[in-house]
Amino acid sequence: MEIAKTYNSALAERTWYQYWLDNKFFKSTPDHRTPYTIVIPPPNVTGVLHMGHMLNNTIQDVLIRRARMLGFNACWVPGTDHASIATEAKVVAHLKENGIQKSDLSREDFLKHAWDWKEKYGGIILEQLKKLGASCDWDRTRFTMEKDLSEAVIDVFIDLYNKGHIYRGVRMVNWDPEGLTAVSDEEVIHKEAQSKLVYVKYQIEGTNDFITIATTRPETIMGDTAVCVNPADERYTHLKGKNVIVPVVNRVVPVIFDDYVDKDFGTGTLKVTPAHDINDFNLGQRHKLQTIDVLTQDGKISEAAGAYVGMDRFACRKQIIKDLEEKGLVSKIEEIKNKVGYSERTNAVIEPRLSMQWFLKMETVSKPALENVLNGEIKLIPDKFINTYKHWMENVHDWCISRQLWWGQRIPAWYDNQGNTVICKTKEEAITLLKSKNPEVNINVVKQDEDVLDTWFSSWLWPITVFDPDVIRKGKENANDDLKYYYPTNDLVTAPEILFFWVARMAIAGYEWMGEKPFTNVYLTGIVRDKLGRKMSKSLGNSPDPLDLIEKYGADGVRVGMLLCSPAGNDLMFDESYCEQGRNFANKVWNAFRLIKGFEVASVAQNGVEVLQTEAQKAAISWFDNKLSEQLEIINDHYSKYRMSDALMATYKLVWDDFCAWYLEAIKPEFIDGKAQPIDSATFNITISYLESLLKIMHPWMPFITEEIWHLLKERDAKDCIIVAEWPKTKTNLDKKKLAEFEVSKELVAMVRNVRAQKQLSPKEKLEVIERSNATRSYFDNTIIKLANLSAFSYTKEKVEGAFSFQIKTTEFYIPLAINLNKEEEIERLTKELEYNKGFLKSVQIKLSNEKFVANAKPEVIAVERKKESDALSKIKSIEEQLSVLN
RNA sequence: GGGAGAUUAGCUCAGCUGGUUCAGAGCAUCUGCCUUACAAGCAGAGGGUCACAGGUUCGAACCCUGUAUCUCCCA
Repeated sequence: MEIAKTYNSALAERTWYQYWLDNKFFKSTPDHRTPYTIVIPPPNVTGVLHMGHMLNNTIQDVLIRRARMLGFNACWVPGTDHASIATEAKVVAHLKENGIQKSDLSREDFLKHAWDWKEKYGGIILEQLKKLGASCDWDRTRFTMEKDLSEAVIDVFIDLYNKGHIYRGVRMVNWDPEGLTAVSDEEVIHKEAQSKLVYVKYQIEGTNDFITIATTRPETIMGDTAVCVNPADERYTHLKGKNVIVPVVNRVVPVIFDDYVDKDFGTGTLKVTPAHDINDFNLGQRHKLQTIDVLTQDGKISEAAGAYVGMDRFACRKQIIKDLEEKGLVSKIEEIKNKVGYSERTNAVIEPRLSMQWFLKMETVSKPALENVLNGEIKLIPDKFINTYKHWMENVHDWCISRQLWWGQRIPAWYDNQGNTVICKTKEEAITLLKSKNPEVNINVVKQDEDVLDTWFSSWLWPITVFDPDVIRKGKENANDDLKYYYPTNDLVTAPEILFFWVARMAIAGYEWMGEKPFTNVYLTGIVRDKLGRKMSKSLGNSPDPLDLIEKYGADGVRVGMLLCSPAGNDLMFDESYCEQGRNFANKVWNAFRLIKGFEVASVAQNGVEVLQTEAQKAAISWFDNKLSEQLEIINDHYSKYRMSDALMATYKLVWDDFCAWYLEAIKPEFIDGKAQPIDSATFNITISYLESLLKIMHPWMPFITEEIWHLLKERDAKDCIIVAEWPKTKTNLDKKKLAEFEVSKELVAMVRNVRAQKQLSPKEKLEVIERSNATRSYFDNTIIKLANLSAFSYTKEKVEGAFSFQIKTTEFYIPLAINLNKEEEIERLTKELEYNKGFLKSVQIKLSNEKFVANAKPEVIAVERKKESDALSKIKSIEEQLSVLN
């Protein structure tokens, strides 16, 4: 059979993914085994795969595949999030393109469009995940807005309301004037902006004096209902009891005194606009000020302003500055840097706005979620996030859970025409409940709240409702078998950006309704950035399309590339060259397979002469046997600490360096007369088994190529797939001495190769090496002969003159060379080495002659220093001998 | 403004309780090789004042104090 020289990823990926699906290897149902569960962070239903997803899901897939091989009942639950604001924004934009305004549609019609949109684009991202190799149990795919899950959300709202945790009130919210909805604190992104700090003069009533107020928001002047100064500020004590006149609208407002004002910022005076700033709102509450809302919900100047009505807020800002300047009321304008909040979804500048919203009181419900992270019941990886988490949870604000949108779960609050409110599931129930308050009530006057719930108010239930959406109603004692078996899940892999949005809230929900954590480990990935450190984004155009990368480098190559550069919790500077490295690795593995597959196995029956295992092969096998086990132990340890890139790098080196560069080179049969010699069956079989072990270890990272080779290696039963193969075991009795001994042998081989390079000798030319020692042979001699291409490797007790010499540790080696050594060059080389060793010896001796060191240092440390000293001394002696011969 | 973290080779990062596993890895670079598994490769080599300044210690990349720069979170 002809095997291609390079690995063809596309074909293998198609074949094996389908094969895994057909054989239901991803499927999980409760059984006697221990479960290992991951729920996917549900991507937006209409989203497309980006690099962040790639990273996230590759890590999850690595974890789930390894768990499967370790014998756990591995279950990875996929699904999508309805993402109310993001999806609604997309639908609105789409309708707009077709000349339809959302405002022209009824709620029902709009939702029809939205569902159509979801049907059309929903789940594309899940198909993309399959290309990556994600081994999710697709039969379990969930969507946060499917009927059952939505019902659970309503159950939760009612439950929390009944427990007294939910209230409705007028509060200052983060208003998105483009999305026309309130958004939570977490959905506001604060960015540094260059702003104008305008110094505006307000006349003091009944005088010709002015006080100057610094503001970045002059367009809200019409909403000013006071001017505030710090009571400790002596510059303004004379204003006690005075009023000032607000420019533009000529409103007379009081001067109030409050500690809140920073004396050193601007002029130390503050215009108070309770409708448009949270701090001003608080001041307004304290000082019983009037609240004048001068902006409309879409960010224009409102009727209430009495001036500039209908003008956009930013246009008005410019205009008002101009007008005030003309009136001579601007004393100066400063450029300052401040933070401006932007909507995460629409990127509109957030407007603090007073509105009636629903809130969840966080104080009580969030307690267990904090405690159990602090006590280690839930682990954050890396743990540096615990501090951040703690800080947030201790200062948690009530959660604004209502959104002025249609796409989402509608709030189950019902109102009559007399100001009564009830919370329940259906209109019928509502009428019954309202009857007790208002006997006149009838179906025509009962109206449901127009708002829907925040998306996170449904996704915080994800680890529960994907298994049993009815559990909220039934109570946890009556959970179904799935939930009982899979909950709590094991690992959650997500981005630190949503630690509070999602992770903290899932923890809250877990304790609230299951009385138990939703997951044990939270692995926080970094943000994928480009190599300049910029966040990858569509607008910057710096994000490669993951599917293009997969096409170019293969899914395995991309997976390896992603994880090579992803330390836990740190952002990763992604560069395509990592994928190239991943692809090259896959190709290396492919070629190792080609080599092994190409071996001709000796058969006694065929040629009558038994081919025996050589000493070189025997030694190499015994070394690799230990090496494999040693490295597997290290890899397992990295996994246990969630050090993914370390685990991958250890795997990479085990395969490339230890297996390919050393082991295969050592056991590879020689060519005689241009013909490859056959290999004995013992060496062949064990080599196959090593390759199988390595394929297993590589499988979580590179599922496709490993499955492909697994099957090309042997005829196998239909179900004998690497995806369900058993993870290799480590030896209990590692031969550390042999491992150490081979390290020295490697050094010797490298030295010989180095000599060849230096003396420009062909690798084909056989050399002789003589070791100066009392020994007569050692274990790896024949392996060394093979690897370094030696004609002989012998021992002598005497110094060999006229040969090239070098040292490893304290042992001297000689290579007799046919060509003459350049005497000057040798002297120079040896002199340099001598200098170095003398310097080294000196530093060690200084240390040893230091009484305090000898008195204080641990005995082991001192012993080590003494060994260094004696080694250096013998090395110096030997170099000096060599030099004396040359001279 | 408050908090958290970082700064080690050209790049991305390891480096645990201070001491031979201590200055390391991968990539990149340079030199030589198309050596019948692999040029997506092989062999070899070079490259760091561990951000800066002090301090503690017999001994500091590691502990302490400042300084600088960067990143993130919160207001």
